[in-house]
Amino acid sequence: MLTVFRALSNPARRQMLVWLKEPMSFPGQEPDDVEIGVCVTDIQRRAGLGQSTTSQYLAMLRQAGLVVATRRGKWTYYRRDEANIARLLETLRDVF
Amino acid sequence: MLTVFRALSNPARRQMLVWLKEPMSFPGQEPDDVEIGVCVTDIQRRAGLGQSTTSQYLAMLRQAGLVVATRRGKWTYYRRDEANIARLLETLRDVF
DNA sequence: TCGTCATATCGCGAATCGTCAATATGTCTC
DNA sequence: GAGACATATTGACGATTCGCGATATGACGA
Repeated sequence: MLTVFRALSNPARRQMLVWLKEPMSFPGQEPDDVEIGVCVTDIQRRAGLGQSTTSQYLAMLRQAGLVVATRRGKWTYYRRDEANIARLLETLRDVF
Repeated sequence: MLTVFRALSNPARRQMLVWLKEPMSFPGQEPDDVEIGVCVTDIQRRAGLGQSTTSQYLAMLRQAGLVVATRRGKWTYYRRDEANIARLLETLRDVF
């Protein structure tokens, strides 16, 4: 729970999570890739952040259980962990 | 929205918000005071933090729209802003 | 096995946060 | 008005975070 709030306390990371709701909104994204997610470089371009920063931020979102990473070849694709996000929202409602 | 996440990214502040769900759980709290909230000193004692820290943290929660402050005499009473909290939870569900 | 590309990790300075003690403000009582 | 008390504000300082560039790792193709 602590990791979730820490991850979401940064605007860029919140933004990434929202962007990933619409993988097709990333330029060049193929319909076949929607299931697996969006690669780091595409997210980086959109965020306007450095490569290392983007990689770290995505790692934080992953540790918080908000996204899932899948390595395929030299690319790492990130997508939302919808089931876990829904669970977290319910917990939020219960706790607060 | 930014202020909300920043406020909740701290465990002590999250704790305060949860504690305020049960004003009567604070020692010495009178039934008549439940409506108006809990005073800073009582919250401070429970949190085990310094007086200035407690005051600042409550101010942050207030700026985030999570609690409401009422000054009565030399005391300031804090209580949850339930209506706004409910609204925020709905927004959360929409955005994430 | 090289070189290249995508991503991850490391090391850093600048900015912000966490927390406190000291001090200021406001309110009540005498 | 002078204390005494509750709270707010300020100043300080170590700890953490932000974001970067440099470098390491891992995968692919020639």
